[in-house]
Amino acid sequence: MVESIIISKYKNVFEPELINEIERNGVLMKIEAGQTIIDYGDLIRQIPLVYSGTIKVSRKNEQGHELLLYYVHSNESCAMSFTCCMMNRFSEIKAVAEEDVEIIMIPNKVMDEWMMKYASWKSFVMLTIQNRFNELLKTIDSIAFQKLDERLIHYLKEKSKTSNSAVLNLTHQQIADELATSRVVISRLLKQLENEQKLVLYRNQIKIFKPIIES
DNA sequence: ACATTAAGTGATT
DNA sequence: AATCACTTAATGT
Repeated sequence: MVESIIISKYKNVFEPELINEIERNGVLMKIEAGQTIIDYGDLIRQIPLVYSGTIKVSRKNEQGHELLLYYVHSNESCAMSFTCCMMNRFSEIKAVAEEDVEIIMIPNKVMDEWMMKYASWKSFVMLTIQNRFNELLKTIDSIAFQKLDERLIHYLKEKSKTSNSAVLNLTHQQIADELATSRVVISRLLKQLENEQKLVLYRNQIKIFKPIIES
């Protein structure tokens, strides 16, 4: 049972009856930063609705390298989970709590029902899928055209948005792992960005200047 | 002072 | 853009 806190967050998105349903069927879960929420091969039985915090979604390639796919921020949901759920498929992705998160878990059995019954649910689902699809398309063509510099900037922006700070505590190696490239390449690109006055580098730390966030 | 780990760099493919 | 080989700098013990 979910407390009425969700009313304030979703009253503009969902119709009142649907909010009641969410309260009746949803389970509020609190997950600590760093904990894995969904792993490869897990059967998805619930739809996560992120109430607060951020979830990091990544995928593993054939060589076992992990590649960051996208983040799910508060008030969003995971597009993969909708499709997995409806088809009863196993997870192709791994979801880790980037920071402490609160999630409302919706059991998948009520999904079909809500899709028919509530227009607002249907458009919410469609919208999250559409948004994610567009974002993935962007990522795909930046990979295809090997514009690693753009990916890196995008990554830094996302990180600072998530942590709500212009100072990121990351090593070059960590960044390289998430973008599935080598440390040397990241070091060089960061150095270049530093020369362009877009950021300053320290050991284990990067300070981003505003223009990079706005652009 | 020494070892360890992060970051910088030139050369090569 | 990736890899290698090496240097330099920062940090922990």
